[in-house]
Amino acid sequence: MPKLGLEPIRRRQLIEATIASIHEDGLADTTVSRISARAGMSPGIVHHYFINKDDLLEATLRTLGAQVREVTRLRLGEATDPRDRLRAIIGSWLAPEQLTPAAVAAWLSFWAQGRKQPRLARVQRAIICRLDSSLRHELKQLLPTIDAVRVAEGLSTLLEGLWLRAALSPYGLETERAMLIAIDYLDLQLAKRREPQPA
Amino acid sequence: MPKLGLEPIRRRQLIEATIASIHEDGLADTTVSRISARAGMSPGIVHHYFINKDDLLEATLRTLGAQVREVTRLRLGEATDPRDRLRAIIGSWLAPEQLTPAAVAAWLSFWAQGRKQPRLARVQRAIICRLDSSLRHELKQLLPTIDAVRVAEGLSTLLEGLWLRAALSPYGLETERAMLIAIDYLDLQLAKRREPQPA
Amino acid sequence: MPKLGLEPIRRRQLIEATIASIHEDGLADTTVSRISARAGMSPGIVHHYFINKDDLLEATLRTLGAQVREVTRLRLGEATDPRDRLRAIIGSWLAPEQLTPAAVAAWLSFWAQGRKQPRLARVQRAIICRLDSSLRHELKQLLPTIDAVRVAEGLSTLLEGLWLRAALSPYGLETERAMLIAIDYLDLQLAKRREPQPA
Amino acid sequence: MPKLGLEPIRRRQLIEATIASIHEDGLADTTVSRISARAGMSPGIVHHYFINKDDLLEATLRTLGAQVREVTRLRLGEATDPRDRLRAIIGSWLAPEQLTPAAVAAWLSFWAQGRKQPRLARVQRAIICRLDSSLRHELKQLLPTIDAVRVAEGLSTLLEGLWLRAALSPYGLETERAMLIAIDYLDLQLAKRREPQPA
DNA sequence: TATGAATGAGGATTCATTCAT
DNA sequence: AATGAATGAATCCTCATTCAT
Repeated sequence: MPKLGLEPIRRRQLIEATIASIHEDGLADTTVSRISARAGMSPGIVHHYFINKDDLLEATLRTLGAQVREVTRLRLGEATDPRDRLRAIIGSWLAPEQLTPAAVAAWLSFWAQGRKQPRLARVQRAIICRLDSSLRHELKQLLPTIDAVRVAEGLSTLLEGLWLRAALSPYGLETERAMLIAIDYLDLQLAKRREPQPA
Repeated sequence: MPKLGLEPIRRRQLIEATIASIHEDGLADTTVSRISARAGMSPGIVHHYFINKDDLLEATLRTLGAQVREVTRLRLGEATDPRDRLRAIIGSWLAPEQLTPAAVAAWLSFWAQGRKQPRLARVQRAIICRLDSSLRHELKQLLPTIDAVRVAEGLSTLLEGLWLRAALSPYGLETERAMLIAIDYLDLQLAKRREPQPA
Repeated sequence: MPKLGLEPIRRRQLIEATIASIHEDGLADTTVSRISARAGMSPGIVHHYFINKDDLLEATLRTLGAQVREVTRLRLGEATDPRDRLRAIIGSWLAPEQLTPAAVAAWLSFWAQGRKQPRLARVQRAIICRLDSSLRHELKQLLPTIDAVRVAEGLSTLLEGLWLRAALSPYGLETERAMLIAIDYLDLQLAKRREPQPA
Repeated sequence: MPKLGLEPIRRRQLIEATIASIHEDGLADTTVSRISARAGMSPGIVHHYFINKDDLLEATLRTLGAQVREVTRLRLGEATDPRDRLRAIIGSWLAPEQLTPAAVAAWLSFWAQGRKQPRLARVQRAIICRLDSSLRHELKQLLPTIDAVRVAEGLSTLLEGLWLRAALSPYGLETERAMLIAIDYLDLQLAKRREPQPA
C-alpha cells in the first residue's frame, strides 16, 4: 500500500536539496546523486518524482518564483496606498526571510543557464514580467504612463542588480543597504514629478 | 623552426571561440572539444596554450575585463568634466561596440560559476571594484563623500542589473534604453543635491 | 531492491581480471576498459566498486599478498620441526598452486611500479618483511642469531630471484628446479654450522 | 653543415635521460617529452635519433647490458684463477660504480615490461644467458659439470634477487652486504665439494 | 639539424538514466 | 515505493608521432 500524500513531500525535499546543492556545490557540481544524497534518498528515486534532471531544475525555479510571489501577496495584503504597495513589492524582493543566500545563488545560476534552456527561460521571463507589471500598475497611479513604464523598468533592473550583488557577496544580501538604495531611487523618481525642477 | 609569434594569435582565437561557445551553447555545454572545433583546431592543442580548461576560462574572463577597461580608458581620454567622465564610464559599460551579446552571456555565466571557483571570483571582484572606485572618484567631486559612496553603489548596481537584463533578453543590450535609465538615475541624484527639496 | 551480497563477488572478479590483464597485456596496457571487458562488465562499474584505478591495483596487490599468506599458514599448520617449517615457507613461495604465471607477472609489475606509488610500496614492504621475519624466526632456533639474520636475508633474496626468473621465463616457475636451488641453499647453510670446516 | 660526430653524443644523452627519468619519474611517467626535456632537447628530436619510443627504450636496455659487460671485462682482465674470476663476475654485477640506483630501477622496469615486448625480452634473455654462461664456464673448472650448472643457476638467481632488493630499497644497493651474501653462497658451494660431508 | 606546433587516438573518470529486485 | 547496480556516452586531459619551418 503506497503511503498517501508522500509525493508532494518527496518533491519538496528534492527541490530543497537542489537549491542547497546549487548554493554549496555550484550548479555544475549539482548532480542527481548529490541531490538525492542531500535529501537522504537513493539516486534512482529522483526519476520517480521528476521526468528527468531538467524537470527537477525547472520545478526548482518555479518553486523559487512561487515563494517570491507568495511573500509579495502577503505583504501587499497589508498595504492600500500605492506608495506603500510599491514599498511592499520592493521589500518582498529584498526580504531575507525566504530569499536566502541559497535561493539567490540558485536564481543566478538559472539566469546564466537559462538562455539555452527554453523552458527555464520561459519561467524566468514570467517571473520578471510579473514584477514589472505589478510595479507598473502601482506607478501608473502616481505618474503619467510614460514615466511609470520607465521607472518600473529602472526599478526592477535595480532590484535585479541588487540580487546579482547579493549572489556575488559572500555574506548574502544586506537587506537594509539594498532597501536604502531601492527606496531612494523610488522616492527620487516620485519627487521629481511632484516637485518639478525649476526652469 | 615552427612559426614564431603564433602563440598570442592562437590564444586569442581560443578565447574568442570560448566566448562564442558560452553564448551559443551555454557554459555547461562549452567543452574543450567544442571550443577547439569552433576555433578550427584539434582538441589537444588547447592544452598546448592553456594549462587546462579552467585556465582558458579564467583567461577569457580576464580578456573581457581588459576590454571594458580599454573602452573606458579611451572614452575617459576625451572627457575632462566630472559629469562627462561619469557619462563616459556608464557609456563604456553599456556600449555595444565590444560588449556583444556573446560577451554579456559570458559575463553572466562567470558570475554564476564564480562563487565556486576562487580564481574566477577574484577576477570578478577586481573588475567590479574598479568600476565602483572610478564612479566614486568622479562623484566625490560633485557630492559629499557619504552621498558619493551611496550613489556609486547604486549606479554600479543599476549597471549590473542592466547587464543581467541584456543577458536574458534575446536581442542583447538595447543600449539607448539602458543609457536612458542609467543617466536618468545619475542626473536625479546630482540634481537632488544641487536643488535641495523644499522643507 | 538490487541483489544483495554482490559487492565482494564483483570486487573479486575485477581483481582477477586485473591480474589476468597484467599477465597477458602487461601493466602498461592494463586499462580500466580492458579490465572491465575481461570481467564482462562495463567500464563505468569499476568506479562503483573501487575509488579509482589505483585503488583497484592496490587491492589486487593486497589480494596477492593475502593468498601467499594463506598458503603459508596452511602449510605451516602441518609442520612442527623448524626445518620442516622452513621448507614449508619456501614451498609456499614456490608453490604452483596459487602462484600462477599471471600472479608472478603481477608481482613483478607491482615491484617495478612500486617505487613511485607509496601505497603500493607500503604493501610490498609489509609482504617482504613478513617473509623475512618468519624465516628469521625459524632459523634462530637452528643457528646463532647473527647467522640466522644473514641466512634469512640470503634465502628471501634467493626466493625473490627465483620469482624474477619465473616472471621472465615464458613457461612460468619450474617449481621443482626452484625448490632444489632453495632447499640446497638452506641445507648448506645449516650443515655449515653443524659441521664446522676444519682449520 | 651538419656537426660531425654529434649523433652518438645525442643518442647517449637521450639514453641517459631515459634512465634518469625511469628512476625519478617511473616508467609509466617516462614520456618522450620528459626525456627530451631532461636531455635539454625538443620533443621532436627524439625521432631523429631513434625510430620511436620503443626503439629508444630498447637502446637504453642494450646500453645497460653493455655497461655490465664492460665492467665485467675489465675486472676479468685482472683475474686468472677461476675463483678470482668468479668473484670478479659477482663483483661486477654488484659494483656501485656504474650500477647506480637509476640503472637498477631501469633494469627492473624493463624486466616487468619485457614480457610483452618481444624485442626487450630478447635483449634481457641475452644478458642473463651471458651471465649464466660465464659463471658456468668458470665453475666447470672447479666442480663437476652437473654441479657447475646448478650452482651457476643458483648464483645468478641470487644476483638477480639482490638487484630486485636494491631496486626496492630506497638507498640503492648496499654493495658490501650483497657481496657478503653472494660470496658466502659461492664459498659454501665450493667447500661442499672439496670437503665432502661425512657419511 | 633542430624546433615546437599540431594532431587525434586513447586514457581515467563522471554522470544521467534504466532496471531488476 | 524504493533501492542501488549497471550502463555507456561524454568529459578533460595526455602523449607518441608528424611536419612545416
